[in-house]
Amino acid sequence: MAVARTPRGKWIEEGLRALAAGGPDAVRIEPLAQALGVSKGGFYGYFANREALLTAMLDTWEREVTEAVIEHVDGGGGDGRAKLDRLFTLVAVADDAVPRGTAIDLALRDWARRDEAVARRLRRVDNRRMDYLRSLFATFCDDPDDVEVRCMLTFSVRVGTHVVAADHDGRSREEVLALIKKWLLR
Amino acid sequence: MAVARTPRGKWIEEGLRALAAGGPDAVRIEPLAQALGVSKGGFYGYFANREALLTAMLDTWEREVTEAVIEHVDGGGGDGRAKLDRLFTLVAVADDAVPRGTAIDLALRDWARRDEAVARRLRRVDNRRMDYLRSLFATFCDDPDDVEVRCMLTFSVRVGTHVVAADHDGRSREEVLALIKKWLLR
DNA sequence: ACCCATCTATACAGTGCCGTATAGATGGGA
DNA sequence: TCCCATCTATACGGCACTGTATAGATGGGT
Repeated sequence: MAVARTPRGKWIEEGLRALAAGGPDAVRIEPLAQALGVSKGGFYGYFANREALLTAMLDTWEREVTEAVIEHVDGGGGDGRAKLDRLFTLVAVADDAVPRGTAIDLALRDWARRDEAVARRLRRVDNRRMDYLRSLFATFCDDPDDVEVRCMLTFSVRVGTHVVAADHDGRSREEVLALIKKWLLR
Repeated sequence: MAVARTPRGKWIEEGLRALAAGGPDAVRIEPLAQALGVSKGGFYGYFANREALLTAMLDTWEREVTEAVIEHVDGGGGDGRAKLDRLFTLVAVADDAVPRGTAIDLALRDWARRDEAVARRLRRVDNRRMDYLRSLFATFCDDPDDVEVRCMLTFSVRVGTHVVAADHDGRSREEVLALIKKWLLR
C-alpha cells in the first residue's frame, strides 16, 4: 500500500498554522495544499469538506491545549505561588515572539464570538484552566471572593498582554507584568 | 443633481457592522450592497476599491471611538474614583448584549494582529485611553508603579470580560466584576 | 515480479466576489 | 421645459476557491 506523504494530521497541523496566522477564514484548502507542497487531491480522502477540517482542528486543539500549559506549569513542582510565578513567566513572552499556541488561542477567542460551537469548546477549556488557576490561588488565599478576583485578573492579563496595544509611560510591558505578578501573588 | 440614496457614510456604517459581526474578511462589497438594498454600482464612485473602504472605516472608527467613551465617562463629573466607577459599569454589560462599539473593538484587536497599519491605529487609540485611565488612577494613587498596574489590569479586564469564556464558581460575571472594581479602586 | 489498495495530480463545473464598462434613472438649475 | 451632472442597475471578464470525477503513481504483501 502506498504510504501517505500527507496524512490527516499534516492537514490539521497546517490548518492550525493558517488559523493562527489569519483566522478561520484563512483556512483554505488549496493554499494549505500548496503550503504542504501537495495538490488538494488527497484532502477529500481524509475530510468530507472544509468544515470537517475545521472541526478536526478544534478537536485536536481542545485535546492538546488543556494539559499542555497545565503540565508545563505543574511539572516543575513547588507550592501554588511557585507555580503561578512560572505561569506568569510563561505569559510574559518577549513582544512579537508570540508562541504558536497563544496565536491559536487568540484566533479562537475571536472565532468563538461568531460561532456557538467554537464558543462551547472555548468555554470548556477556559473553565478547566480557571479551575486550575483557582486551585493554585486557593493555596494561599482564604477568601473565595479574593481567589475569584485574582483568577479573573490573571486570566484577563494573560489575554490582555497580547491584545492591549498601549504603552506604559516609560516602562516595558515585561516590567509592568512583573509588577502585576507581585500584586496578584501578594 | 440626483441626491444620493446611499452616500459614502452609509457604506462605512454598514462596513463597520459587517466588521463587528464577522471580522475584516466579512466586509465584502456585494453583500454590503445587498444589506443596503442597493446594487454595488454606486460603491466605486466613493471608493477606489475594497481596501479604500477598510481604510475609511478605520478612519471613522479612530476619530469617533476616542472621545466617545471618554466623554461619556468624563461628562458625569465627580472625582477620579467616581469616573472609574462609571467606566466599570460601562464595561459590565449584560452578557450577550455586547454594544456595537465593543464588538468593533474586539474585531479590530484581532485584525491588528495581522495588519501593521491597523496595529498602529490601535496603539494610538489604546495609548489615548491608557493616558486617560492613568490620569484617573493618579487622583488617588501616589505610587506611579501602582497606577500602571491598575491601568493595565483595568484595561485587560475590559477586554477580558468579553473574551474570557470561563465561569466563576457560582458567581455571575457581573458579581466578579463588581469585586474587581472594589479591588482596583481600593 | 506482479497485484491492488492507497495516495496523489489534474481537469472540470459551480460559486461568490472584485473591479470595469455602460446604459438608464433622477432631480436641481438655466 | 429641457439639460446634464450625479447616482444607480446591469452585464461582463477575471480570479480564487470548493467539491467531484477520474486517471496516474507508489510501494507493501504475496
